[in-house]
Amino acid sequence: MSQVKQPTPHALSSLMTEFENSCRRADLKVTHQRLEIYRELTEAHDHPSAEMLYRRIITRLPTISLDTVYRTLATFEKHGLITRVQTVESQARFEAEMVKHHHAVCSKCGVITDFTWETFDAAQVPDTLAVWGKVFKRHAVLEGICTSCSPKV
Amino acid sequence: MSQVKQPTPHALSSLMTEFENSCRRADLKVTHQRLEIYRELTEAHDHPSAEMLYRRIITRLPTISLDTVYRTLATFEKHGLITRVQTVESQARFEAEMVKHHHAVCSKCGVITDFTWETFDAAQVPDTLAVWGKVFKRHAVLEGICTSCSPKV
DNA sequence: TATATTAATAAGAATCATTACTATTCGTGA
DNA sequence: TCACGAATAGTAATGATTCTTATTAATATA
Repeated sequence: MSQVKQPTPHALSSLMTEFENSCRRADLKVTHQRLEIYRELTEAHDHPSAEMLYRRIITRLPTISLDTVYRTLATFEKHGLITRVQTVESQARFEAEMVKHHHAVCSKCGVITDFTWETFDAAQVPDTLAVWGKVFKRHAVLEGICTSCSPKV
Repeated sequence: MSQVKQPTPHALSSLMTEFENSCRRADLKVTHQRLEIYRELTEAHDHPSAEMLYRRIITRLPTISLDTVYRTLATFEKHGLITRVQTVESQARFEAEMVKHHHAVCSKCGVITDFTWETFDAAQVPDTLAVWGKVFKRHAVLEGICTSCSPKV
């Protein structure tokens, strides 16, 4: 029931050509591994982990290494070809603050700042989500550059 | 500039008493380690990791082990005394979908579902954030129970 | 088309965050 | 004060990710 539609089988080949062009533009060599990883990720609708992708791809490329999957995903992400699903970072962070609040993360220094946002807390979630299930919690993560990291005027 | 105010030094002791009561209510023994970990986290305003807390606490409790910090934080979280800063999970997840969208996570099965939310994308962020810096990206994470995990009626 | 250049890969070791194991210590109720 | 079980320290183990290095392969060019 995802609101974001998936490519039709027919659209996939043109997506792959587009991908190859993106690679060339970015000076990335078009390798089997990269094609397979990108294709697998495009066809997957379950936000797979590197490990999950690896297990799926190895059936077609038996010699591919897990490291290649990790490295390739990082490369794709750097070039804006794919997205890493929003996580603050691998290390878990904690807080004793129990008042409902949200987080602004500075992409330069990584500092996480709390802020409250009543409008968001009260906003109605999209109707389409009613089919999905019952929403209990909501959390907003903003990303940007904090004042102390901004180039001084 | 955080919008969520911190406890005044004066309020801290009552906070600690409150904490001890919470522990007793939850059948958690009130140990030095737990008190120190909770106090350190209450005084910290930087969303520390377990490792960071450990390094701070070891100066006062030289024999505390890192494992205790991890275990205690998990215990506190389970009893709702602290919060783990929103991350989907420790394993990074990826997606090729480049259309702007958000995520609904089912807390039972863990499945991540994409959805679009134009109202949120267009909503004005709180004025107070202007002081913080420039916001480039925003992302909403909803948590709930998806239909297939809901008890059948 | 063959070749040189250089990026990309495979394999496995290393690292980092986190969790598990086990003997010992300590908080708490009787 | 004592006995009990929960909590802890110390260390080993695990899981995810990254690094190292020798090898392979994509691409530009002759």
